[in-house]
Amino acid sequence: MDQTSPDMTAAEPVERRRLPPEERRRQIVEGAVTFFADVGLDGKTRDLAKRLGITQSLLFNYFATKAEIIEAVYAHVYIDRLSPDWPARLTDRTVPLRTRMLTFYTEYSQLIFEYEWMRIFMFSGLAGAELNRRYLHHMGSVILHPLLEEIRAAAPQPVDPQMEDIWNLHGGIVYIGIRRHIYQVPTPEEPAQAIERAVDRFLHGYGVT
Amino acid sequence: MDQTSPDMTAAEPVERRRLPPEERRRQIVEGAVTFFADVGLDGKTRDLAKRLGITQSLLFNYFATKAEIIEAVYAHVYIDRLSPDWPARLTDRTVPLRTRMLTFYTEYSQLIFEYEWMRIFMFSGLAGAELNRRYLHHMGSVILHPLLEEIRAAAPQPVDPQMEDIWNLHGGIVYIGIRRHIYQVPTPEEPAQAIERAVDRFLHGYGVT
DNA sequence: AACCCTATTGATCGAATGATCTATATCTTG
DNA sequence: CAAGATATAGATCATTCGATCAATAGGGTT
Repeated sequence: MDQTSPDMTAAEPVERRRLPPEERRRQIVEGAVTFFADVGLDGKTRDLAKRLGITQSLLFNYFATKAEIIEAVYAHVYIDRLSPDWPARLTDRTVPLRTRMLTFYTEYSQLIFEYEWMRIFMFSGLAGAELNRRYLHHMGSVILHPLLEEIRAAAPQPVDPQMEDIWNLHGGIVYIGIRRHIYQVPTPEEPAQAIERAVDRFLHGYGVT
Repeated sequence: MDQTSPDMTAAEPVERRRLPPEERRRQIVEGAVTFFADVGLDGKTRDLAKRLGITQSLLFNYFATKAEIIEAVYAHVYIDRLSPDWPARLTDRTVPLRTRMLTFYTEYSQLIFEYEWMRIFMFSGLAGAELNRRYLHHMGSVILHPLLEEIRAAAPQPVDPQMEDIWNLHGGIVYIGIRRHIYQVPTPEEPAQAIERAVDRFLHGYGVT
């Protein structure tokens, strides 16, 4: 089928040999991120090496196995990219809930609408990786569930939001990134407005202004 | 990485040899659908054959190439599965808009929440297949854009819904299937209630009851 | 029951794959 | 500037891949 051609462009044009190991390793990981984001986790080590302008055997001087490269890719893409103060800021009731949600989703969308992030997350999800389950569980318990309580607290009359309602809001926003980077159809280049309307519509459903 | 083990269960336990070609071909295609849905479009023909209980070479008696098998998989999963009367029923103003939308998404979700449908659609999307762009374009022009007009018509006061708003509704619902079949996290087994709440919240935003 | 058509198998090919190993050449150090 | 350390390249191995082809055997027909 029409797999994306792996050798479209060598990322680094002219390659200086004999880099210090630290730097070479970093270069490999960063190249591997975009490479595997492009072609999937079944991408071939020879194609990765070609894109990096190095030999395939050199890869195995820095990583014992291909799976180890992919581990490094996961780490580079996902570790420490969830801002640790989001939970606190989302529950800071000195700020209007609408403002909190908008700033959160504005920042969060900058993360997940990134090409590499979205595609590698989807590839690993399809491969059945535990990573995705952990991530979504974390998202639910640390972000979305607190958000549910905030909605309950901010509503003028008693409301009974469900976690599925929050997931619906969340999924509607994430879906913009899926359309853009997975299905590769046109989307608003700046999703801020769509996000704002989605959040407003959502909050309006609970009487929150 | 932890690719799903390809040879977990042979789908057909005892295999009668020498099937009529029609039937064998059908069996191969149906087996290929679940096989490629499980392991991805890079699944190996030997593993597919093993799951079917036939030899790998037999596959190439019915399909000239592996890509041809995948073409047949696409055809079997996507052709004629969009109900052709959805557009008409969605715009039938003798029926309340809420009812129209609920019946549509109830039926539509039965399609897209299917394991094979969701996963193969995602695999092909990541592979850059034209299929997905065509499908989403079709969905936008035949379903979602008419739906936008229906909302405008049903609203008691003038409203200005955007296509992105409709995509947001749509994506929020589709995301249930993505969580279930791609990320493989728990979701409500019966999404009807979540869908109903999402549609109601959406319509409420435009003053439609 | 014998025959023949052909669905199916088993062996195999050439290319591609992840990984290994030795030779080379570059940078640093004294 | 010489020499040692080591980052890198090139050749190669054992598998595995999609695909081919001749040999085999199932089952309908007479």
